Amino acid sequence: MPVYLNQDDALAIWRDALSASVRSDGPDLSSRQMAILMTVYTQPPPHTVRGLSDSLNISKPAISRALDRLGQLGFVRRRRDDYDRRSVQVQRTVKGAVFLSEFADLVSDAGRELESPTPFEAGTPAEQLLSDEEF
Amino acid sequence: MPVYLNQDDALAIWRDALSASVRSDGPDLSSRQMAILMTVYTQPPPHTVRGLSDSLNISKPAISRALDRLGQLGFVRRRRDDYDRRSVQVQRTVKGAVFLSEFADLVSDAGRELESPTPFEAGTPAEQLLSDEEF
DNA sequence: TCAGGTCGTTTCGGAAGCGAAACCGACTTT
DNA sequence: AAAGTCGGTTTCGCTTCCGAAACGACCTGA
Repeated sequence: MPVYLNQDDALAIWRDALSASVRSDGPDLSSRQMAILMTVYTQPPPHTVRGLSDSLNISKPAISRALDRLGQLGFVRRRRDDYDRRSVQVQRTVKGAVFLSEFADLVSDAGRELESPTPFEAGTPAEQLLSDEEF
Repeated sequence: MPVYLNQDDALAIWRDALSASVRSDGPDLSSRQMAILMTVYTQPPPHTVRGLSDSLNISKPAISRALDRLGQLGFVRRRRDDYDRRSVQVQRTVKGAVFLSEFADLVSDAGRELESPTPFEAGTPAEQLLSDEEF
C-alpha cells in the first residue's frame, strides 16, 4: 500500500540513510551500481546485461563493468544461460542479500526517527529549502 | 512524525527513486556529493568544509572537490566568513533548491506508487531477498 | 610579535568510471 | 553453410574521484 511522504520527510529520510551509508566503512557503490543491485534483488528474474541496460538506461559496457565490481564484492554472480549461451544471467548471493537488508534497515531507521520538524512555514517547497539563504 | 517502512517498502522506494534519477539525464552526483548537498539544504547553517568533513566522515580535500563540482553545477556557493577569514560558508542557491525539490518528488512518487506487493512469504528479510536464488 | 594551530585548497600519484567502437562466440536466417 | 544478427566483453582515450601530504592565509596565546 502507498506511503505518502512530503518533500521534507522524503529528503530527511534520504539524507539520513545516505549519510549513514556514506559515513560507514562499507564499500561505497556508485548510484548506478546501487541501482543495478537493487533491481536485481527486488525485481523478478532473470536479469541480463541487456535488460538492465535498457531498463536503467545505462550503456552495456557500464553494466558489464558494474557487474564486475558487484561480483568482486560478492554481491552478485554471473551464470551463463544454458538455453542461449550468449546470454548471462545475473544471480543473487547471500552476501548481497545481507548487504541490501542492512541498507534497508538504514532507510527504515531514517523513517522511524523522523520527528515532526516542520514548524509550519509558508511558501512553495523550493522556497522553504531556501528560507535562510542570503543573497 | 515517524514513518514506518518495512524492508521491502524501503528498498522499493529507494530503488524506484534511484532508478528514476539514474535514468534521467540530469547531472549524476556521487553519493558523497548528494550527501553533502542534502546536508547543506536540510540542516541548519552555517556549513563549513570542516563541519561537513566531520559530520559525514569524508576527508577535507574530498569535501573541497565536491563543493567545486556542486558549485560549477550552480547548486551551492562558497562565501568567505568575515569573522574568521580562514573559514568558508557553504550557501544554498535557487538552482540547488530546485534540484533537490525535484529529487524529493521522485522519492515521494516512489512512495505513493507502492503497491502492496508482498504476497506473504515466510523467512527473515534476507532470506526473502534470496527466495528465488538457485545455488 | 611570533610560534603554533586551524581552515581550506592544491598537488601528487593512482584508482575507477565513462561511451564509442571493435571484438568474439553463439544463435538465426536464407 | 554463409551472412547477418545478437549478447556480452574488451580496448581505447578520457574524465573524475580518491587520500596523503604540502601549502598559504589566517587566527591566537604567550
